[in-house]
Amino acid sequence: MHDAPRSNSKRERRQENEKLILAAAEKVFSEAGFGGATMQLIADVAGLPKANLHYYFPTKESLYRQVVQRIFQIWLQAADTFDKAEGPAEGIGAYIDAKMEISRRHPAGSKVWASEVMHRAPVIQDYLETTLMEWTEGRAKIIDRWVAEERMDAIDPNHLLYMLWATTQHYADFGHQIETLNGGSPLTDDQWEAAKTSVKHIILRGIGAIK
Amino acid sequence: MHDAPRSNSKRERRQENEKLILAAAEKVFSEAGFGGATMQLIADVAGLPKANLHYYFPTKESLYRQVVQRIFQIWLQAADTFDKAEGPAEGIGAYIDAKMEISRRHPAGSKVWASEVMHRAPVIQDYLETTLMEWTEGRAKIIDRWVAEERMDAIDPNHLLYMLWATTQHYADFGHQIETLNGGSPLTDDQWEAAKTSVKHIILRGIGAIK
DNA sequence: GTCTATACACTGATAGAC
DNA sequence: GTCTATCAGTGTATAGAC
Repeated sequence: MHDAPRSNSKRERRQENEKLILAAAEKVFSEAGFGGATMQLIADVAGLPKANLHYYFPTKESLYRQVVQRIFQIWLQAADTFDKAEGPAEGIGAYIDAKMEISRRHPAGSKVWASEVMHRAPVIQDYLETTLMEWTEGRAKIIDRWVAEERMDAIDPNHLLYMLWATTQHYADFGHQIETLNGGSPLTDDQWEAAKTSVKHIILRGIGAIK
Repeated sequence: MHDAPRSNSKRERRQENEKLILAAAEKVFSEAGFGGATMQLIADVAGLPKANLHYYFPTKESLYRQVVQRIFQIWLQAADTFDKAEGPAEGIGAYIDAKMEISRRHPAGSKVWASEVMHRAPVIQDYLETTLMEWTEGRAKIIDRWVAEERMDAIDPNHLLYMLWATTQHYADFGHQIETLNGGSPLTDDQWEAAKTSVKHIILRGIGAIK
């Protein structure tokens, strides 16, 4: 499996192993939950002895915390589309596209985040109260401005944001249910496009950003 | 705590205890996940010795399975509004109201379901493939008929249903995040009404069911 | 830095007195 | 039916050889 030629530099070796462990951990945490995941299984998936995990990450929780942080960063980057946009149709449309693409490419990360929040965010509550709170308030102001400029209906910004998060992340978090209802097959490229189109149509039309 | 006068009948006693255990289990499973939940903690919450749980429910998994089934039944009942409705605005509007109310009253149940599906439904996959599949196909036909009758836009029924589930259940599954962004307080009655209004406005207008 | 062996705590489940 | 005591198995984490 992992017999590609490895770098000799200690620093690079460390980075490689950490990346390997984080990828394995994201997968295992997403499939089994924090409590159900075991360091042994993560080690097996990463192709390393269990003790090495404790060398790179002192505890199970510290490893978990880094996994959650990574996803949060990815989502924050998708927010750029929001700020640069000239109006709601463009900005929110691009945000939906970006979040849907993340659901498709990083479903495991999305699940880990969902699980963490569902369990009352025991590990990343500080992020919710600081970074996420500030981000949300900033985006709410933009939406309020669009409303004031009569470029969309008078919608409560927070409930609109919740709907955007809920709808896009549903395709990752409940991907297994969607796959089952799709006859047991993952969504094809065309079906993903149809999903994006449906979501954008309903929401952009629903807030009065397009006709 | 649980010192209310107990019925003497064995059958009633059994029902009482099972109900007590199921309520405690729903709470603990929702807060800790299947792997993180312990029979000891469920017993403590229920106010019973741990061994009694194994008397009523032979294994941890059998107890968990019953918890998941209960939530599923509650959701199925909310579907009645869909069938009896005369058109999309009425039917889908009532469905949103019903699902939002369930999110408010049974957040723990919703979380247990979400967690189960996120982990690829190891315990209730059969339900997804039979009951849920049939339910979805039936509702999709109703939506297709409404589209054919030009009472709403030509929306893909499945993606519309996913959006309905995602949006309404988000208020239960991500309730902690919403509470945090609400300044640490649970949504008030008025805020719940505002949530319902926003969701109905966006979706009903988004699918062209109202002006 | 890596890995084997192991310490120590805890979990699900059960036996058996009441 | 109820509950105490306990077992066998597994989990996280670490000590120490290499």
